[in-house]
Amino acid sequence: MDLKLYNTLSRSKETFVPIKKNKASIYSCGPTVYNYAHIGNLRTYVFMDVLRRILQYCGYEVTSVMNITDVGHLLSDRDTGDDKMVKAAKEQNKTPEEIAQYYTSIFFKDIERLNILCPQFTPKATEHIAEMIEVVKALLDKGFAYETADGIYFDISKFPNYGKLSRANLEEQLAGARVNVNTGKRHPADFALWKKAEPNHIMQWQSPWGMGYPGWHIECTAMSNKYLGDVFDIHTGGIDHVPIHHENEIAQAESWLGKKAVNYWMHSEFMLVNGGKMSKHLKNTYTVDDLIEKGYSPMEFRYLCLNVQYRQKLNFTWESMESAKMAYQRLATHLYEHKQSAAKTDKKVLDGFLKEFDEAISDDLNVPMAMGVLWKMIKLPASKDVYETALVMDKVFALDFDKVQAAPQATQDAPQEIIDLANLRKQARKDKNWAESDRLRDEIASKGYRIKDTADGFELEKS
RNA sequence: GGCACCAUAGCCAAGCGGUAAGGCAGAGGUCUGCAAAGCCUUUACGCCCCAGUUCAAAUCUGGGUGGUGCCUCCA
Repeated sequence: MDLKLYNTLSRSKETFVPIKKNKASIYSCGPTVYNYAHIGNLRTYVFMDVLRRILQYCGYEVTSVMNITDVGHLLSDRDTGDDKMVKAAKEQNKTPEEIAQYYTSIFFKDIERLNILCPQFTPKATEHIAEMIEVVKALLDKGFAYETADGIYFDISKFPNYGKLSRANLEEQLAGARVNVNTGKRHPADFALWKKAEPNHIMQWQSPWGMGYPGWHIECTAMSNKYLGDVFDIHTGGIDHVPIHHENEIAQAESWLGKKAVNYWMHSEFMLVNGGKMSKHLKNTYTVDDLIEKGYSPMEFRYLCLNVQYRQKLNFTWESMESAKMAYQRLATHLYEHKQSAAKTDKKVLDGFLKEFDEAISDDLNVPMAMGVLWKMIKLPASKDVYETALVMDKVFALDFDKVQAAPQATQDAPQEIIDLANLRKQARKDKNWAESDRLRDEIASKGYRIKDTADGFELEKS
């Protein structure tokens, strides 16, 4: 199967050609663990996951790496301001290690709930300081970097291709940029590889340039190289990383290695809320727990993400979240019916759907279209074969199709009080006492449950 | 101000040269004591506007208009 992927570098879809036959290596920019991951962040990891699953579906043996940034991410890319970890630690009166540990564990819990396969390697920046120092030393030796009073900087004038990923015109971009006299940088876009620490800085390590801490970009180069080698297949991240972080990564990695390090750069678009930007100020940076609190499951959110192609902005609204919830639940109901059926379906028909599915996902991860194929397929008469085929598709969707169960689960979980009322109503209906049965339905509703009459009794649903 | 991306029904969205996928919501029907769920049917004579290329355009080109993002931190 020909897999086409959109490469930000060429701004076009390219046929994926792996470095090693039947193998694929992916490096994904992971979280800076100074806060909870919001649903916008998570969308990017769902994308990372879908990419990995599609590669696996296509038969590739995937090695994936995602960094955990627990030092070095400055508040400003102009190389000024505090380190994010240090700032969060100060604000919460904890050590950076405590901050990192806390948010890292929450992050892993979140991605697990969203069925995002954990990458095989999730290296922490603080555990790879030595590797980073080696890269910085090499860049200094080769003349791509220089030392100033406050750190080591990459000299972008030594890298003529600087800007090739974002296609930004440096001169125009920086025309209005403020010049920071303190850093002693030769060019405003030169970026920090290493920062010298003030004596009281709470995160610092010994280096050839005294005590200090790494710049943000260097970790990705050092760690991707350690775990994936000089050249690897795919580098993913949020689209916001194109202009600075990934541009810098390319500059330092290619200068250091003397060759191209990454073949395919893939970036996922942002999530919007009500058509606008997510921001803490607008209080719309929801977390998975926020969704759960509002009655939406992680799988329903994953379904929502799968409904939009990764290079399109995803407009999150509560209406669309509700829509995803309804759709996902119905999907599960349908699948359960298929699962229970012993009937057969012509294999040719199923193979036809599977072919459509393959074409969709191999066209730059067109998961929304693949989802459309699934919906068409489940409209077939109930059959176990349809269910089995859906399970094949679920290798990519990862929507827990293997766990679908009968809808009335809530009936068994309902408190005894509700069950008793429901039984009273059952009797009233038997007696054709409609006034009483309607009254009991209202009472059950007022206690948070919806009752449905069935042939042999009732079903309860939490409302 | 500079740059980029986008504009498809009430909402979320596929399609990217051959005559509008899918989901949600809505409407009608069926079922039900009445409901709910399910099921069936239905919902854009048109894809922001105006020109142009073409036998053929939502899809290509040019010009508008509008939105979002980046150039400060962001997935």
